Amino acid sequence: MSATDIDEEVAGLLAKADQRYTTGRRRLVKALIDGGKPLTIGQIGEIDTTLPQSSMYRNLTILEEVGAVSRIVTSDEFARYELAEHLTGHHHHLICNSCGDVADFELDHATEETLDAALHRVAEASGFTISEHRLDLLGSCNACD
Amino acid sequence: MSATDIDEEVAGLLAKADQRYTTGRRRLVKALIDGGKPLTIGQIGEIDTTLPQSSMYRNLTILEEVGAVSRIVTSDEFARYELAEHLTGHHHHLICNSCGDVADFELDHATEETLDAALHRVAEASGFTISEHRLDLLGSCNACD
DNA sequence: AAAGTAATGAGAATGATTACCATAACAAGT
DNA sequence: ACTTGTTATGGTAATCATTCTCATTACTTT
Repeated sequence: MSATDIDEEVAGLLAKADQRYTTGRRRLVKALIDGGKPLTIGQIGEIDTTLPQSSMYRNLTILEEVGAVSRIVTSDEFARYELAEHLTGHHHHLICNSCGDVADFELDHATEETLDAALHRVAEASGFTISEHRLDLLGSCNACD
Repeated sequence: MSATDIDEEVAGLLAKADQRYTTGRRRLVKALIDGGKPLTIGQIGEIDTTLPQSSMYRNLTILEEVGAVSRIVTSDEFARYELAEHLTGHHHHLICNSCGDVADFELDHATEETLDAALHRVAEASGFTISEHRLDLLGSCNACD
């Protein structure tokens, strides 16, 4: 999905929730696209230095409520934000235990399906209603080891 | 693994790190065993009302450093603690989006192996060194839907 | 252009977690 | 048992990411 497509998609999501697609929100989305991986508030602030912290927090929350962004918590003290999966495709995360950096990866189709089937069996058996699954790989990234 | 076995195992881990297995730490481990699922500081405090908050935090951190406990962060504002996987066996989490509760589940062997193989391929391809993987199911628990 | 509504941003408030530190418990040697 | 040195405890204060507040600014619509 191109940057323009994403932009339109986000615009639609905001509109549906009676929210404006303001300059600050556009810049936020752009930063997330450019970043290409889940970013902390600090990292977003480095990419776009015009964004005030309080506005970043507020608008990321709104973008999350609207379904355009998802907030991910790893193990360190910072939350990270990335575009929602329906904009970027289903994927998972490589989380580096030493520098905290997070990168995306995808699983091959076959494995993803096997996994999904197994998860549905588990959910069925325990009366749990699945909304999504989350798979992370923890370890040490290229730069760190 | 029985409660006594776990206790001995934890004792060994602490000893190896020149740490004492004090009463407070024993009570903490007991609470985690009794809880049977990842617990927040608040929940541990309810199970064992003699444990002061600051000691819970400090000792859980030590137990984590020693490898007896693992700290898990979901999406809500509270961290949760459970016994490390080598004491309880490899497992995953059902995370309820409405009440925040976390339960354990296991994947069948075959799926787990398929997954593991796929993850190693991914790690190989990206120069990432795996230390572990983490799989969560998000949705709504029995009690909530 | 005016009026009404929503968004902004600087700073204050919140709250889970951590750090401090005086006291208590423990271990080893005498 | 008694010192002495060392580690653990627990109440309280400090930290810091995140959230809230609110006066100002930017839209939108009539």
